[in-house]
Amino acid sequence: MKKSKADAALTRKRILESASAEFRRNGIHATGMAEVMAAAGLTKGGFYRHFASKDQLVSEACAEGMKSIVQAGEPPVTRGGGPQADFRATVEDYLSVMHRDDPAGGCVLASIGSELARACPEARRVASKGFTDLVDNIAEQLQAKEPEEARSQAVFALCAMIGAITVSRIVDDPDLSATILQEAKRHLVET
Amino acid sequence: MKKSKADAALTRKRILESASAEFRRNGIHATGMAEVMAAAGLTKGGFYRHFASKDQLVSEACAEGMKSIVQAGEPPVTRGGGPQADFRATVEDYLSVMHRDDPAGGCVLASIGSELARACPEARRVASKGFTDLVDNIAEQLQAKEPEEARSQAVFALCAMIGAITVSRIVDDPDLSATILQEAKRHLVET
DNA sequence: TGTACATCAGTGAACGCGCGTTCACTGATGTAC
DNA sequence: TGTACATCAGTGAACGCGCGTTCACTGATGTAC
Repeated sequence: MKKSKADAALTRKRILESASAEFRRNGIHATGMAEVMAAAGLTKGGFYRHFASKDQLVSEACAEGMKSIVQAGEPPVTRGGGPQADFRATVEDYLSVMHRDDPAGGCVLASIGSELARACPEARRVASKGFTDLVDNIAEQLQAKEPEEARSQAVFALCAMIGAITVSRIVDDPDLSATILQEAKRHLVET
Repeated sequence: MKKSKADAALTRKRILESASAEFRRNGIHATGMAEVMAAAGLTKGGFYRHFASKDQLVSEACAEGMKSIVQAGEPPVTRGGGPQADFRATVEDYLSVMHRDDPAGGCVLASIGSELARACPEARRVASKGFTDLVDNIAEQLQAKEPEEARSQAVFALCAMIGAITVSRIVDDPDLSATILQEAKRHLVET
């Protein structure tokens, strides 16, 4: 049953991607190892050939999840229209109904935020790194301002977006949920 | 061992308060019934004389937790200085280091936000009600503006505060955590 | 290049444990007469 | 007001279940000669 090194590396990546999606979809505590492994097309026994513990998986899956959304907002991916238009696009993507309705593919800080605050030190380290990376991306889109002001505004904008998506997912009134996203967009792009 | 009706009502209240604090401290999934009952000074067997299920406890504990912070911000409690000073005080209280470091006594939407998004319908209903109640409180403090504008600004301010506290608890760099709270305060009271 | 053997990715059963929930039991409370 | 009995809050043991983790085993891969 042994696979080649290349195959094993692919398997590890597959587990990581499944874990990243499942944690974001159902939460960290509510997601079991068996569930993650099944989502990767494997049985649970094989997990410990690739990771030392669930905590390690959480940390790496969190890093994986952050990486994908950080990369999506990096300079090479900017659209025409200059930084300011990029900022507007970032806000509109983040606060879109699509993002709200796809936690499994969205921002880790919004989908498992309150669980991350109690996660193992390594997961918190990774999440902090992800947060500052995102802030850097956004600050670059606000480069019209003084660098320091751009960064402080980016910190605020990202926190506000994380809060808005989180609340828009809690609320059970669809109209209120949509309003929350709309208001957050309006306040952030008018700033 | 039977207690009087008055005693039983007090016990029920005690369970609710313990649950509300424990859920906010450790998260919903990570908190067991035995833990809640022990925190209330009881053994777990007696739980089902007061509640039908953990889900019901979550919903009622959530309502209990929201009630206390909604009441803390209601008009009778306003300080001198008029609405605008009240808004500033609300923001400074919510974004205080004290609130950040006391999830068990703080806002439910921040401490278990991402878990609430996946909670049972009744808990989400209760959380939604809590959110709109808080928005109403804040909007009243912004009454200088048009009512509609006050409300929309209150929605945004509350989301931003929830996001800021959540992130300030995730981040493992104390300086960054403090900066997040400071920046959020600055942006919200300057608006 | 061909053969013999060590490696190790993945399987599936099993581990102890704590979960949410149920239940027989207790004894003080509240009620009926 | 006093007595007999039903109620039911709280206990502590037990339920089945799924958790994270371990382990003996398998067989294809990679290595040594």
